Amino acid sequence: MAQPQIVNGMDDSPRGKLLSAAARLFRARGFDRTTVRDIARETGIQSGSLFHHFSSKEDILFTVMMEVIRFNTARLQEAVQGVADPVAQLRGLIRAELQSIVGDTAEAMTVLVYEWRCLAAEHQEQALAARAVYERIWLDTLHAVRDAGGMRADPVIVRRLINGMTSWASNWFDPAGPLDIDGLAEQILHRVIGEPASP
Amino acid sequence: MAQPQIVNGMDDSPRGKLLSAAARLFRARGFDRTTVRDIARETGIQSGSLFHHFSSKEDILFTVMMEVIRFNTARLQEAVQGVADPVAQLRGLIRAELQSIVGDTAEAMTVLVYEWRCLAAEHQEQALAARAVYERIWLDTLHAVRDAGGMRADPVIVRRLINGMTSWASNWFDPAGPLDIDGLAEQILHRVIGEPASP
Amino acid sequence: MAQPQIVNGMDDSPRGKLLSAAARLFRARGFDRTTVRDIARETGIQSGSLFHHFSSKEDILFTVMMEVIRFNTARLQEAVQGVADPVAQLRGLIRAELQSIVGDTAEAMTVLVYEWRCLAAEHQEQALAARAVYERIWLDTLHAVRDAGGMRADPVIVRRLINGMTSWASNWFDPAGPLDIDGLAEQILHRVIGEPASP
Amino acid sequence: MAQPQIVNGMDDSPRGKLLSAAARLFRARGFDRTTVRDIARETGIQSGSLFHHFSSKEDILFTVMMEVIRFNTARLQEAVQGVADPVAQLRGLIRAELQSIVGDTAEAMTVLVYEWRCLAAEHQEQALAARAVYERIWLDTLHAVRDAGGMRADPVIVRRLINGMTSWASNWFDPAGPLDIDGLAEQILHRVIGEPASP
DNA sequence: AATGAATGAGCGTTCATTCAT
DNA sequence: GATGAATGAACGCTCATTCAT
Repeated sequence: MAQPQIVNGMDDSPRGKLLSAAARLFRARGFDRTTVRDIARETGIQSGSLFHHFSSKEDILFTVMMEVIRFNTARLQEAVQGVADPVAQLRGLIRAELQSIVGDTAEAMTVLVYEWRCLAAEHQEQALAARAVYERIWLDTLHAVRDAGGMRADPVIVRRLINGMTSWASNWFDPAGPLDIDGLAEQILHRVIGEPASP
Repeated sequence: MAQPQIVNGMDDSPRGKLLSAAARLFRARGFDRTTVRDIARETGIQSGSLFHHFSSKEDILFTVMMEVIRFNTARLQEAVQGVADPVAQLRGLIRAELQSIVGDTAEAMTVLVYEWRCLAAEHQEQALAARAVYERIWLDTLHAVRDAGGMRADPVIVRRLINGMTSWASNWFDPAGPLDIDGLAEQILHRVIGEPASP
Repeated sequence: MAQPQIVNGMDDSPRGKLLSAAARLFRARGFDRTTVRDIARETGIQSGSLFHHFSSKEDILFTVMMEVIRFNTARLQEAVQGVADPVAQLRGLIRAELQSIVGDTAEAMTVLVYEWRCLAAEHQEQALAARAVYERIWLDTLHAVRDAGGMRADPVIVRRLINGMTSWASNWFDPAGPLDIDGLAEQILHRVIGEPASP
Repeated sequence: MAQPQIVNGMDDSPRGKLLSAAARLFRARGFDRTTVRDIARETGIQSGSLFHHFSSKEDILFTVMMEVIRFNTARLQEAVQGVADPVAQLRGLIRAELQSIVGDTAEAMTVLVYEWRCLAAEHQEQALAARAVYERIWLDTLHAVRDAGGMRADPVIVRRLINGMTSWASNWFDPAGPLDIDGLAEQILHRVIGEPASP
């Protein structure tokens, strides 16, 4: 049922297992309804041992969020690297973001959206700074698409609409359903650059 | 700062004041981080008295959600009633949903999305049933738009993409900014039926 | 075994019973080794109920200390009021302080000395300010004794020596032993003004 | 700032450094508020290694106390050895005890007084037995003073009053202040044998 | 001897809920 | 209806101690 977590820090070490279990539980129950005993039990350790790896429950949340932001920023960068055509870049970004949200990092990404306010204020700031790098990539590509005549709308607004479409997919998208991630990406792309003329 | 709550049940009665305060607090802090004492204090009663009006804290959440679903379903119905043109209907629905999400019922709508998992299972079922009526209106209109040739995509998918765009607006839309609700609605409409040829 | 606590706030109310029990336990085991469950059990309430009366365990300690400081300051004032002879005043002060330390407020006074560092910094400040009133009375009387020729030593030093003698009594004085409080007071007085010529 | 610890066992060995650090920390924070990790960190070892030197945290406390009792008993013996005049002996004892309490062994002596109840019962017994040797020296000298006509009061009571005056000095005496240890010793001596006639 | 991850009982505190008044 | 003291289970977290390496 759970997607395997492929984020770098979530390996087989106790710390990695803790992060994976936490991401899964935070998503399933929410941060506040997940107890440190739950996380420890899932990881096969005692609750006190958890605090050898993280200074607090909130620190686990912060680490999950930072890891997933960094991992997906790297994925975004790979998606545009070496791609010349702005529309092809945009397609790559949409696919990458969907992959984040409904694919391999689905749990951590959902946590990022839904448990944001459980982060301490100073951690919010740090996460926001990391997130800004991610958004920069999007805006650069969207500007390129517009400059190339692929769309007329304001890139900032368009980014937000795309973000809504991709984020919301976590609420309904079924990877086992008839529509796969690339198909959904194409649908979203059409909302931005219009549908191609029918065959 | 807080939007006035105009949902029917949120009137000047103790019960109504309790619901308004709860919606505001649930949005600001989350359900789990809002205590019944917080809600009672904001309403000017003692925490014990709250249980004369609601059987539990979760019951307050459920009531907030049901009220906002019903209120906005009625708003949706008004938006399509007597409108013949499917595209005009769709514009009305988008405006109505945006009004729900970033306008007068913003708090309760945000709670509906973010605190869903705090609902007891049987309450989730009831709320889902009420929500189905709401979604029926959307799908009927989207089918009409497609049948009239206004778009080619699958209405079910399109509805989900629209829902994402409108819901996400709660995270960024600023009613005091340069873009008003109708302007944003137009942007979203263009994602569905394409942009008009430029002037 | 336990001395009855006669400090004003330590009455039959839940709050008063809590303070008495806390003073007794803090003395017997120390603040850190006394749990809130211990205090609650002794008072016949549940541990959670304790926090309706005090905001924290440390708040109980602070309250015990402030009550005993104020109570014994009042006792000191009574001891000198209307007494003209400085030596008689001094005798009254010594008796009063001994009464505090080994008599009716023995537990709270011992706690005041031994658990001082368990007070939060801002509470230490407040307690110190209250204590200053107490010490003022002592110094006024000791100055009077010196000015009247009753002793030659520095009143500040003498006060500290007396304070040591009285405080230390909590470690050895047995009210059931051959020496009563007044007898001990006389011994201490002689350390200050010298022993009378033998009969 | 910290006085150098000169007690025999507190040398440069890991064990000695552990004892010194423990004495300092126990005084500064109290036994219960000092963690074995604190002690280990100050000594430059890991917390687990501490248990190669002491069987428990309480064992460290016990060792600190026993070392300081033995060290200061030896100092007391030196102070009276070869001194014929009982008053001179008494002066030596007072100076020696003050040196213990506010001088080179200040930290361990304060711990001895304030953390007594943190000792296990059987360790209290052993420490009490060692302390009895110390007190014997005091009583022998005080009896000699009385027999020589230097005072009239009961030696047992006088010892307790002196003990109070010296112990309490840890709360106020400032070695950098105008009064030095010998000056304070003289003040205490005068409380016992009376002040000399003024010049 | 030294390490440091792991333990697990126990801590102070919170808070939805109850109920006598 | 309203009160507010009381409940008690559950929480995040601490820390002396153990032990495989």
